[in-house]
Amino acid sequence: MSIKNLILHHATALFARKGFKDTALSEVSQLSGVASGTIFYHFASKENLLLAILKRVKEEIIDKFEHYKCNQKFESGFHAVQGAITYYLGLAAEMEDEFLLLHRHFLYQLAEVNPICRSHLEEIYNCLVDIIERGIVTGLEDGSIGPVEAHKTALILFSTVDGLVRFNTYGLYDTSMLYPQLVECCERMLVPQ
Amino acid sequence: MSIKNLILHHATALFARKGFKDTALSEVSQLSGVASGTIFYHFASKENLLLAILKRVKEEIIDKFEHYKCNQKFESGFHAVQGAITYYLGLAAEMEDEFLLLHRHFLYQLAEVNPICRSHLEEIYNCLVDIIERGIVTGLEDGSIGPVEAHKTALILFSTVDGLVRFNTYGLYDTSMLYPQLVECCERMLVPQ
DNA sequence: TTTTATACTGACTGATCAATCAGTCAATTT
DNA sequence: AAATTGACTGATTGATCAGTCAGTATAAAA
Repeated sequence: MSIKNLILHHATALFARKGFKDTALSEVSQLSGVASGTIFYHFASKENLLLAILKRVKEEIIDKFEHYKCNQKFESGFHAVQGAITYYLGLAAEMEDEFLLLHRHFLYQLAEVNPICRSHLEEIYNCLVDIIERGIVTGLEDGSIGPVEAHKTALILFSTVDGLVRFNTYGLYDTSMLYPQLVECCERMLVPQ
Repeated sequence: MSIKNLILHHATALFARKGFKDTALSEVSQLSGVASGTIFYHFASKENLLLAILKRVKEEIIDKFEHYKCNQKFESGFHAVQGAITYYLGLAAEMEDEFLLLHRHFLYQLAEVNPICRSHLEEIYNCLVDIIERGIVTGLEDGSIGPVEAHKTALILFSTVDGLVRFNTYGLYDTSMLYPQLVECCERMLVPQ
């Protein structure tokens, strides 16, 4: 791995687990096996390093979902929604640090004053909500989903799924045992009776 | 207001809006109109101030929900769940700083090493989930709610509601327009067909 | 060979901030 | 009146840390 990627990798883990302010760049440089100055040579500032990380996370998530969309065929819109939610839960487990980072407040504080940060975050969320919404629209057409407002329902579903993932990271409850229940709830919410 | 409460008040707002590490106690003392040493006279350390705030937030939330439980009578279990969710959304708007604080990661990091912090957080969440769960149990008895697992469904519902509140604080979407939709989703999820 | 550019180093600086503590002041107590 | 206590002050300290910069090493270009 290139030194730049090595720094990005370790900084992602530390920012996600310890927070932005609580992570000293000296920790990042030590873990990466480089001098502290190297970080500034590549990223100019701590904030810039965070933006580089976010850009990378965005590209990785969008890329994964692109591949997912291409390779999946579902028998109905409802099954597409179910598949998207399951895939999201799997991705959150696979990319633990990245999703933990996305649940940190400092990103949203930065987004208030930094349009680049804001647009990265919006792209990530739009991608995630969009997949659910597409499934719902398909379901409305093929009759596998009852009469609901596609976009709003997608946001609520996303909020539920993302809420469970975040709940897990809080370490108070283990919500992974709720995943089967989640699929049931989703079914009752969407499938016409 | 006593000086101790004044400090607690301003520290709550600053910790919630700016974060723990990003808030200098000099800001708190300035806003409160006291010398910086006064904070240490009353709270001994910054971490201790945070714990005092959390204790207070816990007591306030539990107290409010106690009053709510006493003064509400619902025609069915389902309506009780609906009422609890609506009340929660109202409370989150009324106690904006406190709920923002509860969505901050530093509390959960502290909870990992500090059992007092952990028990405060657990009491708060148990209180919130419990009200929903009680409604579901009542609904299962009176038939207003279909066959679901009470506790797990309560956790999922809570995750949805809390997810929407947190989504709002992120400032990317305005989720308040989703609240009516939320009630609908809740109805489809719970009411037997 | 000399020059230039690129990648990297690590000691240093200046700023910030939690925490300390000797001291002030007013209110009780003796 | 004198002594004691509790509430509060704010200058100071020591530690931490983002960011700087003069310097080194290596490789490619002239």
